[in-house]
Amino acid sequence: MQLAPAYKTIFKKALEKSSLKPTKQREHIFSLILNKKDHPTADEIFTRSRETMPSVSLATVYNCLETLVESGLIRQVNFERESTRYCPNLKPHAHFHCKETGAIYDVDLPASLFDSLKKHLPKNFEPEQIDINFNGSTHNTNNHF
Amino acid sequence: MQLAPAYKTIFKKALEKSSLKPTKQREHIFSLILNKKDHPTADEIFTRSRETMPSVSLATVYNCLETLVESGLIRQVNFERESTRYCPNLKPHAHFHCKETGAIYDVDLPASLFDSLKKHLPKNFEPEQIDINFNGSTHNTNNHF
DNA sequence: AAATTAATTTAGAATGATTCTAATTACACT
DNA sequence: AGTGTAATTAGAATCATTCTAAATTAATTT
Repeated sequence: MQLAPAYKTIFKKALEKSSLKPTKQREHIFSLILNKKDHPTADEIFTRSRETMPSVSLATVYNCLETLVESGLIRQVNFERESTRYCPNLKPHAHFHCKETGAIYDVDLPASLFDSLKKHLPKNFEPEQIDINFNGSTHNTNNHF
Repeated sequence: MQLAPAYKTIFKKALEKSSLKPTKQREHIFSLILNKKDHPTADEIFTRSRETMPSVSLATVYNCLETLVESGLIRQVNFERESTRYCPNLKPHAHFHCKETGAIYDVDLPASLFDSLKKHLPKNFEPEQIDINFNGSTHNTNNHF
């Protein structure tokens, strides 16, 4: 699990901006999330981490994920009260959660849509983050549900 | 805590439709949520319940809330992994969560906005529910932050 | 380079919301 | 009244996450 050079700079810059150190563990966990673009839970990341960095602890995984979110490198995704999932896609997008398979899909959305959403807020309401989550079935005609 | 007659019929119909019984506890908990239009957690509802129905248990509160959601009388609202909150507003709307006060506000949205959101889904994706959550500050100029 | 300091990692305990279990109670129907 | 099914109850169990305190690492100063 290596971080591509381009991402390595982004990674360092983002952490230093929040005065956090670009440690081995943080880089490793970031690379795991980047290289497999599903939406893993902390526990899944923990399991994957140990394959290549067996010394890592679950507490560290949680700590690292927190710092990565803080520095804007990844996003948290929550469905109901399921385990928090992590997402490296920083473009404006929504998430679709298939209740049959449990899979989570990114749904790209134009920035204009987020803008028109904001227009419906009372003035003085200043959103920092907008989460849009679809829940339903993907009803995939290839599979036989 | 009494349910207005109009709601009583809605309540009974909705439960019977899902072949569930309109019990005292279910009605009581429904009325608590309807009469105070904040967004209480299960535990808050538990505390309020005991004031007027001291025999009710926390497990029952959870059970009742589940059946009320199931029968479409109330909605669940989740922010991050905080306790689930419950909302009697069934109109299409979003939620705004103020990170300073913790308050949750309903934000009414035109149905057309939900429609244009749906247009960005791949075909075969059939959403049952769309959750839109704003996170930010209300920056209320009356209070002195 | 050794010593000092601050930040990070670690293992395991603690927390807290929710769910589960098994026993009791309440109803609907014979 | 007696049987069967659903709902309620108290308390135990679960599970994701956070906390704590000790050990490690890295950066900085002497």
